[in-house]
Amino acid sequence: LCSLRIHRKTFLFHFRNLRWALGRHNTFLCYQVDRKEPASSALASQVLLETHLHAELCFLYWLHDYPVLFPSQHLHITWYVSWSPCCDCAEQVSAFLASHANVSLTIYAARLYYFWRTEYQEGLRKLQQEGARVRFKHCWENFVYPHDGRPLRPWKRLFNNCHFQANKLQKILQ
DNA sequence: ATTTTCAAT
Ligand SMILES: [Zn+2]
Repeated sequence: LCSLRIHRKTFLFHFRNLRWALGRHNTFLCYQVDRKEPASSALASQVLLETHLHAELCFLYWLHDYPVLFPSQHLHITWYVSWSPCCDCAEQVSAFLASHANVSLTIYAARLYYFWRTEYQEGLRKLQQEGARVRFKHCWENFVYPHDGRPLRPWKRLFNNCHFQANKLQKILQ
């Protein structure tokens, strides 16, 4: 399933960075692909929601088929994901990055997925080793409709939980 | 400090 934008209500449920994010049984992946730095005129930009395949792998298949990946040209990929990649996806994405030196990836996550499990932690370290950057940032401005040009009204503990996730990640990566 | 989360019923 894919679309160009994510509805406000869906965003507010799935990208809410709660510590106990009950019932988020899907992962949304909003991607943007640029030649250099992320710009307003991206080469491609879309929202993925997959039920059978994890969204990250779905992205890799998309990228494989989309005529944008050339060895001679740099490509910057930006993801906004509601859950950070699982250990299997992290492995596959790391392998992809390892074999494509011209591709860089920035992942903006709402929440870390199963961050207390060692194999998931290892996945995040592999991503880092292959140059992927994981940060915590929402996609309100670039992917959500309708937002009528207004900034996101922060929910309770948005900033606290951002720091919580960032601290967890820092401990995992060090 | 803890948690149950790309479900499994
Ligand atoms: Zn996965």
